[in-house]
Amino acid sequence: MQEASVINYKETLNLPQTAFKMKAGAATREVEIETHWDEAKVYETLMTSRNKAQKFVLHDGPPYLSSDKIHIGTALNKILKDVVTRYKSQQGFYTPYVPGYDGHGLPIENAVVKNIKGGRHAISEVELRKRCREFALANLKGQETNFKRLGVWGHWEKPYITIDAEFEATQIKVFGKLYEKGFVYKGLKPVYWCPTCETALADAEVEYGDHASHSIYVKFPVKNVDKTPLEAQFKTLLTDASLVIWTTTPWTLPANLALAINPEFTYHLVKSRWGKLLVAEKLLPAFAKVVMTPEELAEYELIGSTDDFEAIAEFEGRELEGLITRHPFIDRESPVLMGEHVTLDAGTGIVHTAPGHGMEDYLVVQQYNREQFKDNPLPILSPLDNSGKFTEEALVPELLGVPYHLGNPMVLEILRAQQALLHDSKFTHSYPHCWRCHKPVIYRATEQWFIDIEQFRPDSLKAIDTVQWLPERGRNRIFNMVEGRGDWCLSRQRVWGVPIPIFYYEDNREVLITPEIIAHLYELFKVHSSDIWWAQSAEELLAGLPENLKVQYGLGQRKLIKEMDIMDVWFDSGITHTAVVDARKDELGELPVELYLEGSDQHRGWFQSSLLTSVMLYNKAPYKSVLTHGFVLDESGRKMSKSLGNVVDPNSVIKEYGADVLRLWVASVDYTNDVRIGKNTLHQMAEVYKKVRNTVRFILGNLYDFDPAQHSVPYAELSMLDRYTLHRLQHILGNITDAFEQWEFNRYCHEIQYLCMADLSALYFDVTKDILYCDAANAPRRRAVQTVLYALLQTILPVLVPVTPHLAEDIWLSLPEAQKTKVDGVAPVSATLLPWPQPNAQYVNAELAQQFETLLSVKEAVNQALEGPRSEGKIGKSLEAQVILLPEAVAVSDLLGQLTPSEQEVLFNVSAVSVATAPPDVTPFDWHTRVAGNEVAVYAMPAIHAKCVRCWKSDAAVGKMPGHPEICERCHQAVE
RNA sequence: GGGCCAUUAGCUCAGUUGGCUAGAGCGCACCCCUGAUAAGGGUGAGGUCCCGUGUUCGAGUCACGGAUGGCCCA
Repeated sequence: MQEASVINYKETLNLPQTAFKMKAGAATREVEIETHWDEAKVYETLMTSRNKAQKFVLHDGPPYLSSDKIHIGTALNKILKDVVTRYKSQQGFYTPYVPGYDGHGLPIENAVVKNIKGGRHAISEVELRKRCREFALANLKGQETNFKRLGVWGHWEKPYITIDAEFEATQIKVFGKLYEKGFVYKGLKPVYWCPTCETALADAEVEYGDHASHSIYVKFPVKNVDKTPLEAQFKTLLTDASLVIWTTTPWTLPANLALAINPEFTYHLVKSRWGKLLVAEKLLPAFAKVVMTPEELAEYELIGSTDDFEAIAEFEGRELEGLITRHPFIDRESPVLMGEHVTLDAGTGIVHTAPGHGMEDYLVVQQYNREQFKDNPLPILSPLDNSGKFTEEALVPELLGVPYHLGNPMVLEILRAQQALLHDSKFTHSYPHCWRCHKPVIYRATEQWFIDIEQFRPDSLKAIDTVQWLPERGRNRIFNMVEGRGDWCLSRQRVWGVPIPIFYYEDNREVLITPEIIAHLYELFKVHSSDIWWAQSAEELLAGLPENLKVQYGLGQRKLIKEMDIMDVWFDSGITHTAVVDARKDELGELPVELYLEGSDQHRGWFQSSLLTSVMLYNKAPYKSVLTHGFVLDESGRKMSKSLGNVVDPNSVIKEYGADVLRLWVASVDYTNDVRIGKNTLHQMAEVYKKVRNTVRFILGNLYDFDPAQHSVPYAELSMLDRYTLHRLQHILGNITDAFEQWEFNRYCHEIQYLCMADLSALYFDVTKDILYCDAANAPRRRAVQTVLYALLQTILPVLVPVTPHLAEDIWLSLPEAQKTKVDGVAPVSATLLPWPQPNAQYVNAELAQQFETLLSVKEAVNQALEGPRSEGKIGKSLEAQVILLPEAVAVSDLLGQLTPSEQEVLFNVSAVSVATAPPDVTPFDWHTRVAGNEVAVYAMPAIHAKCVRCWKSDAAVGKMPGHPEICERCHQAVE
């Protein structure tokens, strides 16, 4: 006895041993792992070895380089892409990922201008562009570092950037091709214009501030009623009536070309001292108060009409379509158009429409010009020069040369003279001002280059239906947009971009653009980038053309000037299918590529610009499928904003939890809708990460003495529980694979979680610990469990790769060589090179699974029963208990009979199990508990035999072992 | 203001063609263990399925209306 107690039995156990740390230490460990990937050239090696395999190309949409930081939304996007390419790569595809960046555009230009002392005109355009380029490239470095730290793999050595000389050259070529095909035309479109700075302004460059404007009501007499759908009597009523408009910009009246009416509103024709007037019913009272004298108001109230006026007739807005009015002071017709944009907020419900001076006016006129006015379109009239002075086009001689704002009182005079002015007052409202000079800006139509959508709209719509849109609703979204969109305005009055490669003869503004010139510019741009457009004059740019062409174009005789507008950045990124994919055909294959994956806002943006340009060039969509994700909101579903203080910064998440936790979050949410993130969410993901990590750690720790080549146990010799666990593994592998194929990563997350928490930690590991630790190292049933653990590892490790590549690598690097999966006979340098596990049909056993469902419900009953003695302090851990089972169904007793007593003890994790056929006499135990249900009754009580000090199980043999009086027979064998 | 979408336990998600006493994992509470140990096990409490109104024998599931939030437009 004395002798025995000297023995430290703990040292005779097979306790877990592993160098794999419980804590990730992600902040440093992940960086080490990324360094390993870089040094081992993992991505490059894979690409080289796979270049014969079937391609799966996910083409990256380029983020803006206006900052070196990345947002959580960008992180979501890049991680999703990475999960996709990693998974597909494991499935054996050749999956190149070329990261892209959008380096042109206003945000960059403005950010640079902000830092120029003395404003943008203090430096040359060439210099400004140089700084923009430097700024963009510096930001690229920053973003790249951030993307790589997310664990995103790809062709970082050679990303694509829209400011690359070659990219820009291709863009010139593409523009030339579209011009040649007749898709490009020059038109007029209103833009914000600052007459003081004499420049166009982007939306982002106007600031709103108070401004005192006129508020005037003007009569437009009816000229022609023939084309209205009205009955004759109503036509007659209208012939000598007038429509009343309200405007705050009298100076735009010379540019009036139409009136707009809302087809849904009701309009009243009323008598007044100005004759018969037409005004929206709902606005009549307000209109009356403004334009009538108190006496008149009183009089009308006496008349007792429903409104302040005496209504003669009422019309639905739509009945007035086709009505033609006369301009109050210019000999011109002003037709009535139907417009949904007409509101009842203010005015008369009839809107003065000057398409050259307002965006909504422009759009409604464009709409009519495409349809009803196709044969006789309205012009986009904008009779002001660059400095805001009236031109001849205004058709009012006294306004010629007058600045627009001084034109206001003059127009009022003219209206008065024509007796067309019903009312004039001043009022203050919010009005756009120039961000630089802070003076009010105007809308002014300028010449711009457009793409004529009509020519290929039907083809585009057809192309949309060749694409798989995920989620499906995306199809309708983009279809409706393309179906209803207007022409694409390509021109931007900026500096930082690719120029519209057009020359004009200075004498008559005739356009010069030919395939030869485009080819020449292509070569120039390829060498010098688009910078050369600003560095050289038109003559210099064309100096290299062959002599015969120079003669043909009249160079040297007629002076040429360059177009100075640049292209819309959506055109830049829209043609990446050509400037990137087609240009790297060897690497990226033929168009269309497999997948575009962006936020759902890109239905209007990149998906569309890519589609339209691709249809124009190739008459097909550039992608086979389009997958979209929603936006990232805070934990309560609000948009993130600095002012709310609810912004989640990906870098701080990585610092606190590591990139894999962030990636796990990405995988856990249903990204097809908007997703939420916050402290709580991240903390929870960290818990999941830890659980997975510890599950693997348990496996590694218990495989320290296992060599699969020597110790593996054949399937037939595995216990029922072992085989069930393999079945579960297989089942979950199937679900996971299916989830990845559908891009439903949240299902993957749930499956992995369930496997680790329920199947393994709470069940298999918990009950096999006794075997692993206490059996002799080489005991068959211990080797069997290790065989299962090894099978688990071989499947779990590779499936961790797409979402948590750092974790997978960390595991891989701590594996002994003998346990590493071999690919072509060699263990790969990185876990990320492991193939996706193949399903193993041998492990699938539906019958066994069904049987186990029942056994597990018995286990559940046992657990419930054990709570009885435990709550009374009679037992602690389950091993201190024994149970008597009384099956209430034949199936249950049959099943229990299939397990040996020792297997029963293992499954229920107790010291003894007996299966009774009749209720036992439990009187000696006043602490028994019986749990009904589960088709079994369970009687739980403390084990009666002495406890083995080695394995902590109570057993009748304790005390009978020679030389080891404190241990049981199994332990005795293990020790001896 | 228009188009599209979402809303099931504190969190992340399941809920097939209407049959649910609405599930899972986490988190939480309580208990146990101390040989996976800044780990592990067990039990349990949590839900007017956003709100109305319909259709139906029966609605988380279908229809209509509304609220809130999001994206895109105006």
